[in-house]
Amino acid sequence: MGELRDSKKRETRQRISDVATKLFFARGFEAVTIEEIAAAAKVSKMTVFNYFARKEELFLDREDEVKQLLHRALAERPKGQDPIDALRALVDRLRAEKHPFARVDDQTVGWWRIVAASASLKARVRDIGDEAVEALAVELAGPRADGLARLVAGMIVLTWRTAYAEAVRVFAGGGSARKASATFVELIDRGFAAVRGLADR
Amino acid sequence: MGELRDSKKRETRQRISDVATKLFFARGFEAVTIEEIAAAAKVSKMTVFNYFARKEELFLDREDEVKQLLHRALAERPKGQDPIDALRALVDRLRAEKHPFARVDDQTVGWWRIVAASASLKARVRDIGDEAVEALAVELAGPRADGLARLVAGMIVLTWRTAYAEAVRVFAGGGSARKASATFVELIDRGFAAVRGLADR
DNA sequence: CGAGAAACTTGTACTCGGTACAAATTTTGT
DNA sequence: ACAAAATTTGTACCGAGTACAAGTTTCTCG
Repeated sequence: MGELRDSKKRETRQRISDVATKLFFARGFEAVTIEEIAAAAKVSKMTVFNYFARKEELFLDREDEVKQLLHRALAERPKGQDPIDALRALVDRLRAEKHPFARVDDQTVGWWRIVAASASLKARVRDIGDEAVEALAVELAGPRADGLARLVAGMIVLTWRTAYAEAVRVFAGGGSARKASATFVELIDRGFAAVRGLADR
Repeated sequence: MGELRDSKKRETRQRISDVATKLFFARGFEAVTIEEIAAAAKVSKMTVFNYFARKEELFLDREDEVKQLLHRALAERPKGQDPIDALRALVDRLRAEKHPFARVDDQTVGWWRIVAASASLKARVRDIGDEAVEALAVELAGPRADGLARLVAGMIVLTWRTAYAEAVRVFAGGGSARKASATFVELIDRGFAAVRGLADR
């Protein structure tokens, strides 16, 4: 029932992605062309576009994971738990698991440096954030989410993004991983506290 | 001293901008090419790029105004006034002046519809917002702005953006201008209240 | 197994935003 | 009126992304 075909596709997709990642790390995002990636992956340019609709997806392939994590943290939270507490717990869980969304080390900073150097990657990251906001608003308030729900969702994502960016800044500026981590947690707590005040009433 | 040259330049720039705006309103942003704009303005494609570095600038030419307004509101505020109070006062001032950044009517909604229909325009709007956040953080905390300052600045801009977007949504969904305006103000007040809680301590 | 259908890949040719650069034109100061 | 400076233009180019038809591989089913 399409075993071989499927495995070949997965393999091809993975090969393209790997090759692209390696090239991007070596020379930056803008400096690598799709044609180069195609050649290095022994595939045609068209095939690259078959698997990845835009160039940015070759570097940002964890798009859905963001929404998944937020969704599951809320859906599977203990009965009666405040949504913001559930997200705060998610932060701790991801830190414990050394998940890249809640951790700053040489690898993630290297990754982030490449994003920061490319306008189109930065734009795409913001885009993913906006999608997460919308999804989160729906998660929090149902399909008829209102402005307040969107503001709450926006602040949660903003807090996460800002805390992460600040941790990267600290780490890249020579701070220890411990210090970067402390910065991350402190900003998360501050931001989430503000959101709690907003959601009440 | 270059009178004629300067006035010609201003005239040309204005003509290109006007022609582009008209075309964008008629057919949307993506559907209009730079070459068309150049032809309609009786100028070469290269000249268009001489005046506007990217296509998006042809539609979003109030970039600096955002930063200007924020800067002046803070710089010229009464001595001892809280920065957030100063920005809250700016909102009222802009509303009184019917400034498009704080007002929703047929014209501004038409303008937003075009932005919303174009991925690259939306990206550019977010970009401008991010620049405003950075500028605001510096404004609030000086050139050595820290994570908290950036979080505060981010929340202020997010609140404004969300309140505006929500007002547009209400208005475009058939709500009266009065109702849209009330939505705008309510979200601004909620968001700013949360920011006040964040900034203290 | 073999043949035709379905799925995937490829080449080609194209559009559009944007850049490089040198030639042509216009404006300016003298 | 003339040379220098600033502006505009044409031409040629690059890279992302699309359209489409033709080629190749894999699957399905008799």
